[in-house]
Amino acid sequence: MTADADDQPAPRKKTGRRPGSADTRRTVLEAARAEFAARGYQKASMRAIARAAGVDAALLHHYFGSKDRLFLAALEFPVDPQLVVERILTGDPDAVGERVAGFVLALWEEPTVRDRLLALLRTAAASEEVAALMRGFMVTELVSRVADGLGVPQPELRVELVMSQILGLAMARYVIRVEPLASAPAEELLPLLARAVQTHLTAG
Amino acid sequence: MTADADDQPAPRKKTGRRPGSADTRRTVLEAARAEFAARGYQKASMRAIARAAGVDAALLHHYFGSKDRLFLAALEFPVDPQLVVERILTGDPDAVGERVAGFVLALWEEPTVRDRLLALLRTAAASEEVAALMRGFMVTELVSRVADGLGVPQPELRVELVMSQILGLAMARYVIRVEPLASAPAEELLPLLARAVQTHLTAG
DNA sequence: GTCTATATCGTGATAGAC
DNA sequence: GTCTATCACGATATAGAC
Repeated sequence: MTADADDQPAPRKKTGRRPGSADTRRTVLEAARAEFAARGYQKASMRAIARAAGVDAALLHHYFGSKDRLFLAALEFPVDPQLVVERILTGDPDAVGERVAGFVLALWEEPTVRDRLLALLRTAAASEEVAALMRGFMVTELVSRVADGLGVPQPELRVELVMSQILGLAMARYVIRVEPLASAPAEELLPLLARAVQTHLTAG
Repeated sequence: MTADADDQPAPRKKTGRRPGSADTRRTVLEAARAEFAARGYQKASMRAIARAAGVDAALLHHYFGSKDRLFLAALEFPVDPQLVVERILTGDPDAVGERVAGFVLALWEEPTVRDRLLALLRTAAASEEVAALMRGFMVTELVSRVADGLGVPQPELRVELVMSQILGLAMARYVIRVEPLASAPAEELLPLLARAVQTHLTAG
């Protein structure tokens, strides 16, 4: 769920003409991420992804076999949740909300990560299978680990309320795009999100 | 956006055999709500709705003309937002979070309302048009009205953070269905949601 | 490797018989 | 009013030429 299985280790030019040669795979994956992020799994068509990548639609099947497999390949999670959880739990307990908010907001500022998360979010809303994937990831990778490190009652419920706040922020800011929230800089949101997270996790 | 345009005022039997006679319209709308709620606009098919309602697919077009119009008919918002906002803003300012949480949780407990909101949420995640509808509704019906009644700095941002918490709670509880949040009774969530809302709206 | 052409399917919508 | 039959379209996926 973490490693990237790319072929060419050397980072070659990523934009420009595509002279029938190599590293189209990376280009296809980027185009796929953008399409899946913008439209969700179902509305994103293989043809449109191929068009955006500047290649033929049949190539996508040649590389990835099916639309499902391309979706999974485009979504490889770019961070190790275990490390993140450890880094968030160590330090002043009164600043855990700030660490969570800082990490989350920084994550969503990264364009390619944002695309992956948006694709996941949009698709989970419409697909029971992807929703189940997300549910499993949340509970085994996040909830159980964070809940163990908190010394409060009902830790699972608290962690899930934090996740719900984060999910909803993503929905309102990046999917619904309601103003002024959508255009507010991350630094302005950080203390507000941090306070909400801290309240959920450690308040009375 | 509020009134219901049903024909037969007499509430006849709503389940049972369908002997080719009347009030199929209501049955179709209920089936449509369930399908749109479960799958979102795009994945819900007219044929599946017709099958669930026990009628022919052509009848749906005969009644509603198009899938869009059926979707809109199935979504008629069941409450008057202006009244809700007024009721929430009157009273002890320190209990506004509790009033918001109580109203929201009660709303989602109502099965037919839940279906409408789920259909809206699922579809907004995948459709830019529906997302724009939701954005417009939020800002003109909710944000502007509530923000005027608060005596705090950055009232719009605060209200939108509250909406994001509510959106995310719906996502986590009803779409992702992560436990224990999904099965927690509303009474257990009420104080937790109320505290978060209150913090967003009135904290330092 | 890359493309053209096509098979197969499910969709929304319509026409028209009864 | 309700059904059968069908149209037009766009999708994924595949076969096969170059």
